[in-house]
Formats: sequence, structure tokens, C-alpha cells
Amino acid sequence: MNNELIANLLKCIAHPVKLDILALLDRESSLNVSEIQMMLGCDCEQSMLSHHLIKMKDKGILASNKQGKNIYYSLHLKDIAKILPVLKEIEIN
Amino acid sequence: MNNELIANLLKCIAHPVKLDILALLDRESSLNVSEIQMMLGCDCEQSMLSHHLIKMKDKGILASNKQGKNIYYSLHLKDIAKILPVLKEIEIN
DNA sequence: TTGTCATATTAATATTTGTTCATATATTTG
DNA sequence: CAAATATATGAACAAATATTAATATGACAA
Repeated sequence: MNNELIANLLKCIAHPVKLDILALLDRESSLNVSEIQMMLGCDCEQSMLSHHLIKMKDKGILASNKQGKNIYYSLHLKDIAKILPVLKEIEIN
Repeated sequence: MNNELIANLLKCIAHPVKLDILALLDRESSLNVSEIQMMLGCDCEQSMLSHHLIKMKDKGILASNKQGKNIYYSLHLKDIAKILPVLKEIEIN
């Protein structure tokens, strides 16, 4: 992947809630929107959450699959999750 | 590092030229602004480049050191470079 | 001491992004 | 069918960011 694409990806995920969502979906493999909202501790409004999810889906980071009333999201670009632990471990002085 | 800080870092580097600069400084350890500009293939204006460098310095990603007319920049938050190869290797379908 | 080079600073502006709110759609249930 | 549930959509606006251009600063050389 070239820097242009990488920059786009990073721009898309550079948001605390989005990072939370990625970490969740890296563990849980598939969750519907309400489940995600619960697990985020309700600190994210329904509409806001939907916007986040759709933006990440548009970039190919997430995938979604409808089941009845619910829409299940999952991590599609799995490799992106690899950077999360690396970032977590960074220490600042 | 928490998601708030990570998001800030990612936002700061989520730009093709900034990613180039990081890759350069990961290899070369220390370069002055003109050297960086040359190595970027002159596709970045002086003022723009200066803005990029200063922003990354403000976030603690880069460090600078003045030597005569020149200012040498180096990678201060070295760990951030660890994500670059991981990102490069990501493939999109 | 003037000029030139390397870099920073500032201001102006265009563009993008984040957020909220109100409303829409689709599915299920009674 | 009407109501309830789950989620998406779109508009509006503030705030953040990117970009450019013009000018400033500081170091060195002639």
C-alpha cells in the first residue's frame, strides 16, 4: 500500500471512538450496532456511531451484514488491527 | 498510550508527505530541511515542509537541533516508525 | 554591512471533519 | 395495519486542518 492510501486509512481511524471500535471488532469478530454501543459504555450517540461505522465501511476497513433488524459489523481489513498493540505500547516522555 | 493520544498521533501523521518524512528519518537518523526537501523529490514547498516538520515536532514525534544555518530534524518518538512497515504490507482487495 | 541562504512565522482562505438533530427506512411484533 | 425497534440518512454548522503566499529571522560570507 502506498503512502496516499495509508494516509487515508490513518485519517479514517484517527479518532478515539473509532479506535475503540476497531479493538472491539478485533476481539469479537462480529457485533451489531447496539452491542457495540453497549460495549463502548454508551459514550457514543446512535447517530454518531452509525456515521463512524459507515465511514469505516466505505474505506473497506469494516464489513457489514444484515440479519433481521440488526446489522452486524466485522473487521474486514484485518491487518489494520496489527498496528493497535504497537501503538498502545508507545511511551511518551 | 490511550486512544485519545493515539488518535492525536495518527491524525498528525496521516498525510502522505509526513509519512514520507517519517520513513526518511527512520533510515537517516538526522537530516536538515533542505536535505529532506531534496529527498522528497521537491514535491513539497519550503513553507509547507516547514509546517509539517513543526507540527510533528510539537507532538513530540520529531526533534530538532540547530547547527549554523541549518536545522536538523530527527525521529524522537522512534516507536512510531514501527507501524510503517506493517502498514506498507497491507493489501486491499 | 550588505547580501544571500536556510528556515520559521503569520495571515488569509479553502477544504475537510466532527457533531448534533431531525427524519427516514426496514424489520418485527401485536 | 399500527407501534416499536434498529439503524441509516441528510442537513446544518462549528471547528479543525491544509495550503499558499508574503514576510521575517538568524547565520554566514563577501
